[in-house]
Amino acid sequence: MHSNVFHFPKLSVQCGECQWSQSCVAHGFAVASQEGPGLQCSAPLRRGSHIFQQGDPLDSLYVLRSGSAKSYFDSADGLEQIVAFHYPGDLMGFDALASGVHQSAAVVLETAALCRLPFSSIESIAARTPKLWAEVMRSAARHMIEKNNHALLLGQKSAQARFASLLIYLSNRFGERGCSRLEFNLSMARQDIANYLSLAVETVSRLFSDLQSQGIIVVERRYVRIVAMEKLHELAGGSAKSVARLGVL
Amino acid sequence: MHSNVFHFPKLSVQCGECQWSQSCVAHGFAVASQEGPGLQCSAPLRRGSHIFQQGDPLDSLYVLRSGSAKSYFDSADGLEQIVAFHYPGDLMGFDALASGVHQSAAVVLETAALCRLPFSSIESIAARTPKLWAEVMRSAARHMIEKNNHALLLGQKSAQARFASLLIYLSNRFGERGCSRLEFNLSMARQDIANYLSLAVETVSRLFSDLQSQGIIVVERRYVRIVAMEKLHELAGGSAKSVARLGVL
DNA sequence: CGCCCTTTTGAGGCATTTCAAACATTGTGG
DNA sequence: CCACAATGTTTGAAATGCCTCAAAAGGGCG
Repeated sequence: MHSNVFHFPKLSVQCGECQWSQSCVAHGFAVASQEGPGLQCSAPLRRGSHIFQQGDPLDSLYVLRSGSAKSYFDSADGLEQIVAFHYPGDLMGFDALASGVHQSAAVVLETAALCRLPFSSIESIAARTPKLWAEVMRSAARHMIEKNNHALLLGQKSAQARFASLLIYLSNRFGERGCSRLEFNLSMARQDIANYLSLAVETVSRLFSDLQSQGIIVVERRYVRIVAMEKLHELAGGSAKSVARLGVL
Repeated sequence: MHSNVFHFPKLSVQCGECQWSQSCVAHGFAVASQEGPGLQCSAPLRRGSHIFQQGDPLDSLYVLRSGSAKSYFDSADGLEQIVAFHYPGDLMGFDALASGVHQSAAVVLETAALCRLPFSSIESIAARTPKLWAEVMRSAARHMIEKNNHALLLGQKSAQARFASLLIYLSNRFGERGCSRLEFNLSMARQDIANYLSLAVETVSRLFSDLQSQGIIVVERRYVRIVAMEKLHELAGGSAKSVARLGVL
């Protein structure tokens, strides 16, 4: 059926031919490391495979080449929070740079191919290629902005607004990658959506039904078609509480 | 009265003599830039002063030398979210590296001195001092981990657990800096705590009262003494909902 | 001293969770 | 290839934690 996966690059593609090479950290790495035209890709990983686990020593950073993934972490209290969804071109594992140990885990959602960037190589290569560092930093900064938005979403938006925000976010991410902004397959289960948005699964399920009955989306299992993007943007702005005011101090 | 501020370094101190120099990004910068023994400090900024505003072009990164600050951002929808509190040694403004424009604002909470790191200098200096980049990256990675924890706190914890978590967090930050972990002055107003934890101000006020009546803390305006740190840790683990379970896929 | 902003306390309301149960889908072993 | 188990999804009804509204008390600052 309608699948965004088909638009993603073939797994065997070489780094130089990869459609993301302009903005891809891995491409910068491949060029700088003089590994020739391409960077070794791992064998495709299936749904459920861990790319790295929380607590693993930092060995490599990874760039997602195809498929999708999620990052999550467990708190000392036994709580679990999905902190990001990943699509091709995304750098994963950056937070391990703080201590040399991964502080979150990454799991494949849809069969994924990865570019592996051995950290030791990155460090030495970066010594002579500051531009590579700059790319890594930009990627980190983008993630930081996304996390800020996530915090605002969790803290200030209603369930409906959170849900609409996620759909818009996914729509944009697919759009950036040359897929349709208006119809796509969700990469993740309802449970993952619920956890990411910090809602009960039942609430997520109800939201799918509600927006469909309002004629804003059409949904069939993981397939989603956005019928009224404008309405979606309206909903995404809705706050749970009265707009949080905050003096300058 | 009891004030953590008194323990912080004098404003006129030179970078080489600064007590944070071991772990300070600014110190690495000062050494690498061969500016001699010290790095220019801005004049102290008073409560309410903006260090940078959201939307400002990226000119410099800043390291807080003394005092305290908060970072917040406004969404397109008019919502506002505090995303971090800052203490001496913290690097601020990193998220601007994504686009060259600050995506959050930083405001002084308690009279603050800053080390200014002109971005253009950082870039050129980093070309010959990869170690400086590494320090900036580590700082960024630490912030990322904090943001993950913040998301978990907002998404999964009860009001009481959020509040206890913040007290523990502040306690640790003061402790790291040689101040008491058990008694300190809050840097921020109730309003700021409420926004950071995404609670109503009234709820925060009630939590102060509740924990005090339970004998876990003593509070008088911004002064806080932690009487039963163990109890605080117990409370901090409490989730709002049943513990979020999440399959491996 | 008096105005204003912050903080505190009380009572009621509502959005979302929780509990419960049926249904659909996926995967698996016979 | 089918049956069955496990998992994921949907829907309904009741419970609750936190917010909203309201009002008073407590400092800070001109």
